[in-house]
Amino acid sequence: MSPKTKLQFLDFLKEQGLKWTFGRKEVLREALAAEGHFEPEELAYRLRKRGSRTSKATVYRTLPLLVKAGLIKEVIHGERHHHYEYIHNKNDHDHLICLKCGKILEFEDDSLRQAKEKVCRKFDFQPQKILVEIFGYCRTCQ
Amino acid sequence: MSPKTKLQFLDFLKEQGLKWTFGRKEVLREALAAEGHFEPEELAYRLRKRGSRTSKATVYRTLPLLVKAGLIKEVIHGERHHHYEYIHNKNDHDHLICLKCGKILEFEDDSLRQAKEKVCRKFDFQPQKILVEIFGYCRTCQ
DNA sequence: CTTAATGCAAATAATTTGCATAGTC
DNA sequence: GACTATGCAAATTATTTGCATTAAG
Repeated sequence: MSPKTKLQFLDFLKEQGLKWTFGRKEVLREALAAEGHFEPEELAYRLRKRGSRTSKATVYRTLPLLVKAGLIKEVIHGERHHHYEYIHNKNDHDHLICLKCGKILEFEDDSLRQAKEKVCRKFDFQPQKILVEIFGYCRTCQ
Repeated sequence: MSPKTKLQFLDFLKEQGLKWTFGRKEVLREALAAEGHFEPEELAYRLRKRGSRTSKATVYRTLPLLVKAGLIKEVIHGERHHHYEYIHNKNDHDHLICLKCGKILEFEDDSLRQAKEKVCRKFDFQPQKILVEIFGYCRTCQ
């Protein structure tokens, strides 16, 4: 993992009076290793498979810390389990989710970004997390 | 409930070869009676309290039918339980959700609507459900 | 009458928690 | 050493399902 990312987490932990432990290191590494989205169960499974002693409970306890630290974020709501993804330095993006093939297409769009901002200004709302998810059929599945 | 709404459900049931039963009638009525959002548990509780023999299982089995029939829709994703709301003839709207006081503000915004359409056109995506939910702090809670 | 719907309780799925023990600061 | 984090298994929460019974077409 990039040293910058690790430092960001270390800073966060120190700031919160939390400890830099083996389990947290493992979860962080695995979360960053996942290209794109991942789910807690899946991450725990990968750890177990690699022989790590880090437990599912630790995974579930650590992921919210990574969210608070600003390293990952929750995405693809509306399903029964959580999805997360690493926050690259990539710009803010949203998701097109195909209901048939399950493919998830990330996209960026400026007019959408502007519209979000405009809405928040209009209602004097201080956004913390803005969720735009479009479920439907992709080009090939229509 | 408005006769039009009921007819819409009757038509849907006939079309699918499903039956117009007591339980379904009860769930439909209660779903429409709810002003704004409601949750399955809450709806089941209200039925039970009113002395209805309609069970929680029936509630959980009926709500997806109402969704398919186009009478209600899922909203406020990203929590552990489902939220639904009746689809008024109201225009398409989205939600601002305050993380402090929990208040949910419905809003409509044209530039947002246009941006959604534009994105779908741009990626040749046929939308089925578009989710825009803004979590943050409302004017009074900031 | 035939088949689908219901109630109930048991099963699942995902996540959370209590507690004794091990690991950090 | 003091206090936090972890693993494990049990508890919780929301939802789903199997099955015998009841009700709709």
